Amino acid sequence: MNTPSIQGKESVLDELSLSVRNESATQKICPHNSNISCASCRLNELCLPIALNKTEIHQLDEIVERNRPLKKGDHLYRQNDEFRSVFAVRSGSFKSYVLSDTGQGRVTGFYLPGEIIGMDGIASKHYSNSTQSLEHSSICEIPFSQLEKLSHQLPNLQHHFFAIMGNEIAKDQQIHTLLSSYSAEERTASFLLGLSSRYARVSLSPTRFLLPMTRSDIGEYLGLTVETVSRIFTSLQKKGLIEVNNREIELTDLSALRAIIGVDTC
Amino acid sequence: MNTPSIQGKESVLDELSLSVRNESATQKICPHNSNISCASCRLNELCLPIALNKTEIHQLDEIVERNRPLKKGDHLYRQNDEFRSVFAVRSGSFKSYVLSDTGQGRVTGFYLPGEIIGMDGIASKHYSNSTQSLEHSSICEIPFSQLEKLSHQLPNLQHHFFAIMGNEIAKDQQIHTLLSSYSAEERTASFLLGLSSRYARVSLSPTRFLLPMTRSDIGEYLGLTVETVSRIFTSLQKKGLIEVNNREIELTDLSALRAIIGVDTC
DNA sequence: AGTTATTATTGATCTAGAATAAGGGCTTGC
DNA sequence: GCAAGCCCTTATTCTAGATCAATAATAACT
Repeated sequence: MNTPSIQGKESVLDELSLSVRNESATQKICPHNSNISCASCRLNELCLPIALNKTEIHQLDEIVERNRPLKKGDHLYRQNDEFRSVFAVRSGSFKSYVLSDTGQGRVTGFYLPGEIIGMDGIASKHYSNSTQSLEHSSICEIPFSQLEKLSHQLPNLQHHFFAIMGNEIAKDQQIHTLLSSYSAEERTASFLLGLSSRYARVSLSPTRFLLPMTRSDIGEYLGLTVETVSRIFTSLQKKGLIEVNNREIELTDLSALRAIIGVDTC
Repeated sequence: MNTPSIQGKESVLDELSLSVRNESATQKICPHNSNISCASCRLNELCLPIALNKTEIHQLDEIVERNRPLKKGDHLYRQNDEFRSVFAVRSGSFKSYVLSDTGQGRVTGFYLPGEIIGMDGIASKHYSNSTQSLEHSSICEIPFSQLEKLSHQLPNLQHHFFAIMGNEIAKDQQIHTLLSSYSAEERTASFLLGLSSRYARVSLSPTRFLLPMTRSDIGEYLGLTVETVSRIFTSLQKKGLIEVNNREIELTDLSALRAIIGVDTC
């Protein structure tokens, strides 16, 4: 490896590595520490409390259960578990996946701080996938029946939760298009740009971050094999669009990446 | 063609063709005729009014706009139009699609009677795709701001609309898995079985129906080319699992079709 | 009814990405 | 500190499905 390692568990964080180690960075924004209210959470402008006033946030706060942090690999819930709650990521990251008949999993989504997990279970009352922590993470659990009750009292919350679900639907349909007509390189570029803007949303660098997931996870998510993902990474690096070192990634030419997926770069 | 044509526009419908011509059949269930209330609509047990009592249905009825029927090819809305309403299919069928940069469209969804269209626009306030009628169809338009207001008054309606959106999310994630890991034959089998159960839902034959969409539409939806879809149809027919004549299709061996996608056939 | 445009089928070739194989670097646990 | 697993990369071969091409069948238009 020709750049200094930033993987050391207890390494002292300098300016550079701080901007890269997303887990630590999200800790700053929204600690694993459970003694935090929605009102004081740094994510409250992106998460469920958005558009709520102080009184309303307090009411939401009452129904949120702040569970103890999850270790890497811990499950939030498993496929077919009874649906009880949706979850807001406070720090860390998660992946959802289903097990195919052949035993191997297929990743259906990744979740970063401020994002909502578990809405696939609302209709059938059972989760349709399993969801697992990708690193040391913390979560806010929102019992759905109480969220419904509160939404009924707070039109703002109802409106916003409709919007969150609508957003999930729009996002899923974009992925549908991605998978049904884009090449491996286009899918990968789109994936990286998607992560970029999601990190930007939580005030992290949009051009330098650590991938919380394996190449295999990315492949399963994008309908590609590990080998192809690895090859595309190498090839994008050779073209000078990205810089990769294991999980560390830098997007060195955003507009060229956008050009790959056919977005006008103005 | 070696089976009697059932495509004749004004042909007198006999027992057989009645069960096959879905457009006409759905007319019986829920006519193009606009003078019908939710209370009397044959779809009210599957559509928005589900779980509402008589008074509540009447309230919903007040906000529903029953537009004049759409001809084949008519647009319900276009990509980037301002989001104002969601729509319930009363009869006929629709497809949603986005135009890729290369000009060719990619189909993101098909909608049959009793299904809800347009939820992708809720978050961004603009429709993220265009939606077009595939045949002579009729629609109920539900202005979203009024639906929100009414949902606030009727907990049942709020609950049910959360469920409808949750169902859309779960369905989209299933398609994600389908596209990222299934073969052309598996995708096609899954698509046919999906249509089958959706027709069954509106009391039409689950084994004999007319495809409202072209092979090309199916291909765009499943991430395949027209040629591949056509070849898979031919091959499934040779294996005796289906019987195809142009748009007319019969699923002659449901359990074998299920076996293709790895579902235990009990 | 006859013409044109769209839709569907079938065959022949080509290619993007899968599968297979194999080695090396990290991480984890004893 | 060493061993056992992962995880990632790279090279080689192979194949499912795309692309190209041509024709036939249907539907739509005048």
